[in-house]
Amino acid sequence: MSEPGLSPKTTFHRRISLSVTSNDKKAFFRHLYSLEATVEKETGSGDSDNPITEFLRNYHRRGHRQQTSENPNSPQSISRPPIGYSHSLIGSRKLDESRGSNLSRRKTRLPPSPPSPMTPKRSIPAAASSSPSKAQRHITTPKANVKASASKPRKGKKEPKVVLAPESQQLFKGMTFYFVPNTLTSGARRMRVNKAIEYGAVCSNDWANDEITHIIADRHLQYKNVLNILKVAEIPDNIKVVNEHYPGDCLHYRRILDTTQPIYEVPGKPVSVKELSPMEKGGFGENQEDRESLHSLQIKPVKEKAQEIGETQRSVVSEVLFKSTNDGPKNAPSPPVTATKSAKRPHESGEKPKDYDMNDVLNEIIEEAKKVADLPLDDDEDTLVSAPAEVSDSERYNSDSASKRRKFTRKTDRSADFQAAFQCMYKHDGEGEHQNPNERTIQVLSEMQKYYEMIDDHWRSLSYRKAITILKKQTTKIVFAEEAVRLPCIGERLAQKIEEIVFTNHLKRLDYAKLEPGDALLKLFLGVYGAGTTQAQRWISAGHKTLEDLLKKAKLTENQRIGVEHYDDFNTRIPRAEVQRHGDVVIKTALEIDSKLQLDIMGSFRRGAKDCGDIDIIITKRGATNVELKGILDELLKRLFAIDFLQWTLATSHRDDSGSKWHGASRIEPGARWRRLDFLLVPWKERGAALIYFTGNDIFNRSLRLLASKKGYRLNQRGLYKDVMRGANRVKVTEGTLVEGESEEKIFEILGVPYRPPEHRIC
DNA sequence: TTCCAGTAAGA
DNA sequence: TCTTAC
DNA sequence: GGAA
Ligand SMILES: O=c1ccn([C@H]2C[C@H](O)[C@@H](COP(=O)(O)OP(=O)(O)OP(=O)(O)O)O2)c(=O)[nH]1
Ligand SMILES: [Mg+2]
Repeated sequence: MSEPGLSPKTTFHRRISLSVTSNDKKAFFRHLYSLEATVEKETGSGDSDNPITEFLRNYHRRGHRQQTSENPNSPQSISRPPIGYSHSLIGSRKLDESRGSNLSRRKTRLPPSPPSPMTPKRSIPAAASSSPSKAQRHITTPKANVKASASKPRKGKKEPKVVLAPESQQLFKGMTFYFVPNTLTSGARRMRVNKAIEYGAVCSNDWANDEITHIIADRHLQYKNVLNILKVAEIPDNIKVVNEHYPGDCLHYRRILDTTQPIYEVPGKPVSVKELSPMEKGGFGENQEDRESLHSLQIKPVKEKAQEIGETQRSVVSEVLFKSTNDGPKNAPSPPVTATKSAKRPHESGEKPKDYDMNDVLNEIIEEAKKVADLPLDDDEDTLVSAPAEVSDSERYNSDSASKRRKFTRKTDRSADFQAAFQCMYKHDGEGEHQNPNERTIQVLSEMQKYYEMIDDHWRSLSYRKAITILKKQTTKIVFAEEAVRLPCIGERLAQKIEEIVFTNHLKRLDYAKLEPGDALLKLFLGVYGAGTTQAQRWISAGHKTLEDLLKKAKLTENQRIGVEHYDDFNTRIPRAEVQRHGDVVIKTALEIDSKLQLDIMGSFRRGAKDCGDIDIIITKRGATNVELKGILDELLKRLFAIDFLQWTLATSHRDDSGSKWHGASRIEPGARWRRLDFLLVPWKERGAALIYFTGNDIFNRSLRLLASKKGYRLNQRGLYKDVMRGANRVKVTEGTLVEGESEEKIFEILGVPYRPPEHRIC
């Protein structure tokens, strides 16, 4: 889409870098500091009484003793549920199963029932303006994209080789482009034309064609040039004039962008009253930075505070280690973290990035860090040296202890370097999220990350997310691009952005993105459980503007309907205490069915989060197989629905073989919010791999899986497999043979990753 | 330039 | 198969 | 967007 190398890369930040001395920068930046502030946090919970509560209360009263577990698994410091823990897979103790109580069971029968009143109370952003609607007016018959209007072979929009994109991706359907100049002399233009056609546009060769909706002008053309070429005095209001970047950007972001954004403006365009954009520039795009520099844009030093940004974000990143402090009962694990300051990532361990000479120091630290990463394991080879890796204590992996562990290394330097790049090799405890000197930077980058996720640019989003977790671990403020690039996962471009944020307290890219019409609407629709970017954009295209519209006019899948009706419920994070309560209900009920079951609350809860997006519960039983568990699930669901705890089933496994799971909604008491609840039923043999999977977080899992694959393994929720396939002339067994699935720790060990307790898997 | 985890349910 | 979710 |  975007064409590379359009202009010299003279970005704003560069200019600053070049024109300001470091000292100036520092002074400047210091001044900035004083202007900063803001943070937001929230949380809150409530408790009250209800049948379920009572039910549990009785249960609790019944008393539960603890004792040691026979469980071979990790003895983590996990917060302990208030109720007995005999059934815990991960807890390090268990108690006898005497709790066969059947308490006050609500007779309220309530099978998967219809929804309750919806609670959508969002304000809907103003309708997207301009282009989309306009384009839709011109309902040129699709189908015939290729054979644009008349003749003129020249501008061959009729490329026979253009393969149309799938219907669903026909972004430009209904739009007719007229390129200026209308020739294919430029290879670049030809490509743009083909692309446009591929995505549903009609490219006309005939200026007389009255279906033309957009004029795409070459970047070097002035507005008056366009007029001259077209031989007209002015261009009708219903035809948008944009520069050549427009189509590509639309495709990149898979949305019809606002044509009035300055970056798509053809120079010299008369200012139209209605088109005054609230900003001197707008838009975003792959080449945004490059283009930005073309259009002026003075550097406005600091001043304005962090205004509006605040409100939106939080959620995704709001995982905070459960500090001993507050919190209700006694469930605070008070993880062994505390001492962390020194145990963090290599980079920050040293002194502060005071000045440049620190580069050397940093390098040393980084090198040191890599050494830490070595493992008692040779590269690929299936062999794994079972090194004395009862390394559960993350503390062992600070730079300090590094040298000692060196002895295991065996020509593994290469291996160390290799592994050092994986996030799962480090302790990510979510600490330092408060009071982090890079708070503002993180905040802005988080918005960028969400923004890219929103527009489906997953990889970019992933990169931002990785960079953010790295920043969170820094103890000193990263100010200059030069220091930022030294951090893992932060390259030149992100480094520049970080510097820009520090110096301006803003990121232009983001500001523009927020202006994008439809941006807010897209965000709203994406919040619907069961809807992704594809569906959200369809709704937008269909003209829907509110959640009510969706319910009344749009066609929704069953799940999406629930997603809309419980929009707020599902988008509200759940206080840890409530997660615990949901878990108690499930555990208690399950144990009544079979006292040998083992259940644990997983996901962010196990990682110690103070609030969770949903409730994840793993269910297993010594020696159990899928079939056996499946029957148990059915019974469990039946009972939980009967109690009026479960409210709805969103998805459930039907196949008998592989692990079954259930996704749905639960409610702790009448009138309370519906919460997303997930069950994962795991055969005893797969519990280790399942624990890893369900504990997450997702980034950690991906990192670990990537590492595994690079070592010739395959890791999934069932186990760690070693590929048996072998190129040469042998047929590959693609599958791979199971190496380990029962123990979390063994899997870590085999992969050569120091064991990370759940609280340290917050990548 | 290419890859970026691996799997399952629902429509 | 595509989309969404874990 | 980063890394190999
Ligand atoms: O793309 C994903 C999503 C999730 N998971 C795993 C890790 C995660 O921890 C677990 C549960 O998923 P969930 O979506 O509930 O995430 P979470 O980590 O529990 O966070 P949240 O607080 O949002 O529920 O499933 C993955 O492996 N890949
Ligand atoms: Mg969860």
